Amino acid sequence: MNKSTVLVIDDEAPIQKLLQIVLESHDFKVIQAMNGQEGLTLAASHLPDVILLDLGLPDMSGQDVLLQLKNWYTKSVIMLSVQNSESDIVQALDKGATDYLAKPFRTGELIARIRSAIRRNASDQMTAQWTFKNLKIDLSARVVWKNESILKLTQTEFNLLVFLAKNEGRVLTHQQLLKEIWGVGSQTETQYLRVFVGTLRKKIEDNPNTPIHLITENGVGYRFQA
Amino acid sequence: MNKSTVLVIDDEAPIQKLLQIVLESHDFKVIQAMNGQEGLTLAASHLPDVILLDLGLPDMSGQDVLLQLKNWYTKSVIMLSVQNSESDIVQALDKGATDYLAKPFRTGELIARIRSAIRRNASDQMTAQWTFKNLKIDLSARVVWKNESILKLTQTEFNLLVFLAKNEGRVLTHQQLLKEIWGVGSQTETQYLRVFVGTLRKKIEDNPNTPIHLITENGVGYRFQA
DNA sequence: AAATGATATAAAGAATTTATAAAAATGAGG
DNA sequence: CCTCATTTTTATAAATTCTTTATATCATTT
Repeated sequence: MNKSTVLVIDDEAPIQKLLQIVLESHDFKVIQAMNGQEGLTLAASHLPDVILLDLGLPDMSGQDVLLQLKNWYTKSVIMLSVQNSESDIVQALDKGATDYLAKPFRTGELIARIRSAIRRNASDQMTAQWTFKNLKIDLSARVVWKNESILKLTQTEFNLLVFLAKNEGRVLTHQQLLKEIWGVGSQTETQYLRVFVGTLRKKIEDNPNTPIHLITENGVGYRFQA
Repeated sequence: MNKSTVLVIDDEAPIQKLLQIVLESHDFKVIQAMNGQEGLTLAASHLPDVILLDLGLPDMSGQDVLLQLKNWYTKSVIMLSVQNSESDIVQALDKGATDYLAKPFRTGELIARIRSAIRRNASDQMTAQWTFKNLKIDLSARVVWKNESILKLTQTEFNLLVFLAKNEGRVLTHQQLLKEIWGVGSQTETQYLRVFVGTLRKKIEDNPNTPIHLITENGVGYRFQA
């Protein structure tokens, strides 16, 4: 099997060095760009499987790089950001970033996110069945199983669960969720989400107050994980 | 009534053991093959009603087994696969597999899918007799038994019940049901459905107000379960 | 530790969907 | 033409789901 290629766009040399060592030790091919312009060029010439994009670049903002990338690049973009830049992250995710990682990051988590992003490239759509531990979603039958029994979900609950599960491992912002489930007119009704995430957790989680599947990403949105 | 025969083609001994126990306890006759070649031989000699075929076999790929089977075997083939092999699954369905199940599977679902696969066997349609708990549907005689007595169903009631039972375990939308039973012109007449589901429940359910077979899926449609 | 903002939960009211009964229409068989 | 079983309508009651409000809990920052 071919190595997957990761393009890292970041102006901090120590971070670049660290990422190179970590990624290569996990059998990724690494390409490095020290600024936004170089990043865009290398992305076009090498078509990496994943791009790690720092939000604070010297020549242009990470947000602008992301916008330009999104014109033609269809694979995953993971944002890197310092802490306390929540609004930047949400903005980036709303613009179509796949995921984000706050610096400093644990390497285990970094690798996990990259793998999950690559997996999504390969099989973006069109499986009608997912299994997550004791939970099974059968899209073609429109049925959700927990252990050996069928869960009774309302339409909204089902739609929400499917959208989250379809994007397993990835953060979805409040905006993205609201837009998908309730339509563009309801993107400010964050409370809807809280209510329905609550009822969903009661049904799919063994311990609804310590959820293992439907995770809150404070200030950003929710994430579904296996 | 004769037991249905299931041929399991899988090289993993624990899976074989599990399937044998589960299937025999549900009154199926089980034949086992540990590789593709043996599977093809046993399929030809025993003509099973359903074949469970693992995608990853030691001697030849499940896809090739499926291709060879399809030359002469007309009954249902259910593919078994580990997760994350969506492209394999799509390929298998393209080649004519009836259904697929991702490992690990819940036994309840497995049984449901095998039953529904048997029901779909074209050659069985002539003498088809489906049994769900205390309910027996005889397609050729157009007769439905509940416990030991014959139910008197009208044409529409019978058609509706058969269509639902044929799709046991999956939700059928109002649209699908109306289109099938009343034709494309009546797809907005949801009230027809409510009336007939009501009369059907009175006849087939022990407690029509807490149905166990004919389940309402609010806002979507109805589902038949055994 | 207090204050702030974000999230969770419960519960009421509104809106929609479903169930049931019963009346009107249809149509086949005598 | 009449009768009876069946289907189609109509009306209304019951159940469910969605939205909204209120309050409690939790996380983060000072």
